[in-house]
Amino acid sequence: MTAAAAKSKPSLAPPRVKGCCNPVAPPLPDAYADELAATYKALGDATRIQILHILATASDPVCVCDFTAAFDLGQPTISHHLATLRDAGIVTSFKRGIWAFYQLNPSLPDAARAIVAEIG
Amino acid sequence: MTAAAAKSKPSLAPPRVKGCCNPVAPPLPDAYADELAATYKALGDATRIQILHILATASDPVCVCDFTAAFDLGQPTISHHLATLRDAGIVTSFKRGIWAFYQLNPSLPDAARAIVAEIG
DNA sequence: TCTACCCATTGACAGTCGTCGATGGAACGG
DNA sequence: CCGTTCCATCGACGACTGTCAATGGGTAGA
Repeated sequence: MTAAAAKSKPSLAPPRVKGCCNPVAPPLPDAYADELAATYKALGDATRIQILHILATASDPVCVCDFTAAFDLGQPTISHHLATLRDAGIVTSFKRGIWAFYQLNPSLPDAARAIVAEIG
Repeated sequence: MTAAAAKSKPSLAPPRVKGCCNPVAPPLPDAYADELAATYKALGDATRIQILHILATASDPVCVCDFTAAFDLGQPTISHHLATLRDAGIVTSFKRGIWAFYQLNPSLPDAARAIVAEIG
């Protein structure tokens, strides 16, 4: 295994004896990168940005009926967007009587909190 | 058309004389919400998060060949992710000889800069 | 109990996204 | 001039996303 070893494709990063490539920073832990990407993906929709804007400027939890009145979208669509934000851990919800209320997650991780603060 | 008018579905937001709904904050300008959502969407992928991590920790522009060596992905896929980040205005690129280099956009808007700073 | 209301869930459909293989253009080295 | 290397683009395919209409489960009031 002399020159042949350099020609085969082991599994990762062959020696790369060229004239350009430099070492790069070690990658972020996969779990952390996935989590960060999931948070950003949940914010990657204009309707959800508007929902967060409403929540960030409200002093109290907001009823779902307020969201359905504020957007030109069907009620199931609003519910879907709210569920997306809740699954991402960005908002929390509770029910009071007939109504469901949403608010920014009070125990948001610092990284996510800084992200959401951009929208207020 | 007295009670019948209240029963038909005009087009938007019927009066809503109920017991819950409150006024909400005026929406963000559509253009701004779209722009913010587009930036977040560009960050909503673990590979692109890793790319930005590399760029944020590098002191010099990074060659594409470094990215293709750092990920278990085909070269067209890496090129596609870099183009996505460039189209979103998050990174810029230039060519030197055979190689193409990418760096964080030095004239990134403040909002986007704060977002990317989360990843460094 | 019956009715009205609010909201979540389901099923369906068009559109977008991430990935790959193949192709093509541009810049060097012999 | 020719072959090699690097990178962007194209075409295709499966997976996911945003939206709606229809349905169903709860809760309050008559």
